[in-house]
Amino acid sequence: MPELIEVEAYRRAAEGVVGRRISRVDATDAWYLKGGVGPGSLADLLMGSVVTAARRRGKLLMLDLDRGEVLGLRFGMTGRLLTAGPAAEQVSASLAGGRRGDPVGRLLYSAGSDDPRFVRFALGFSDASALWISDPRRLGGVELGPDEARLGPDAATVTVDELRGAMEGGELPLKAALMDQRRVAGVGNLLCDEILWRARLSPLRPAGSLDEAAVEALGEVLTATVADLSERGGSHTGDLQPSRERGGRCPRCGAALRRDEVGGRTTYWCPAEQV
DNA sequence: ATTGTGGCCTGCCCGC
DNA sequence: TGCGGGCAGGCCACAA
Repeated sequence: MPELIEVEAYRRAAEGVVGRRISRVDATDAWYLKGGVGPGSLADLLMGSVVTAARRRGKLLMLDLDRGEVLGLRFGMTGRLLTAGPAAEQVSASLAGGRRGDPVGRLLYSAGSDDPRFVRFALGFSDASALWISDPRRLGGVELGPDEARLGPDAATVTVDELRGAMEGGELPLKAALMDQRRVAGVGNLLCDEILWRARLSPLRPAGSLDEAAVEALGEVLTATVADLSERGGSHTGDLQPSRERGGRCPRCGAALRRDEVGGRTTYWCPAEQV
């Protein structure tokens, strides 16, 4: 996915439909609907509702509806939120240089997602604006009443106290802890490698081994990195990113980067600096 | 209970 | 040039 940074851009795009009434629901891809709700019943529930807020927690985007329901949108690795009509005007106004209706621009690993056959879910509104998810790999999903309590504090605003709690857990590798959405919500693979590289912390190190000073330092790097990469324009704009390939070298010290699998994800890190 | 694996899909890039 | 395998920003349901 889209990590927290991209989903935040989607959230801003979705603010364009706040106050609009849903007049069309295209949820024909039953596989994309999670939580046991079917296409027909979901359409019945949503039709006529007004979106009252667009919220985000981690990588989960939520549309609050005036009848009390919450519509949760997840994007997997290749999902994108697109908008058209009055909503798109607001998006292009708020994101300089962004293409109309496309808040993030070309997404890594998701080329070709403009293809209409990749549209997995769409909402139409009474003012003729629209919002839809394009997701070639179908890794995302739409859910009614997502369980927000299963997500930890948002990584963009996590406090040191919260992070200290999230890092409890003995031998669990630091990277696995940071990417566990129940502990901290929003950190994906690229962002995680960048944060640990900036913090000079090994991804393999047990999360529980961080002392108070290390937790504080990690918290500062974490929030600063999210802010920095948000400003640059995405999770893939980190300083480590160009070196995240076989044979890559540390941008700071030039040491050969290690490529390991940690927490089930490919991890690049500098064995000379990250301890 | 935790940890590992497969699955969902498409597209790109590499090596043969 | 063509083709096949590996790999990709996520996360869920299973099995062990």
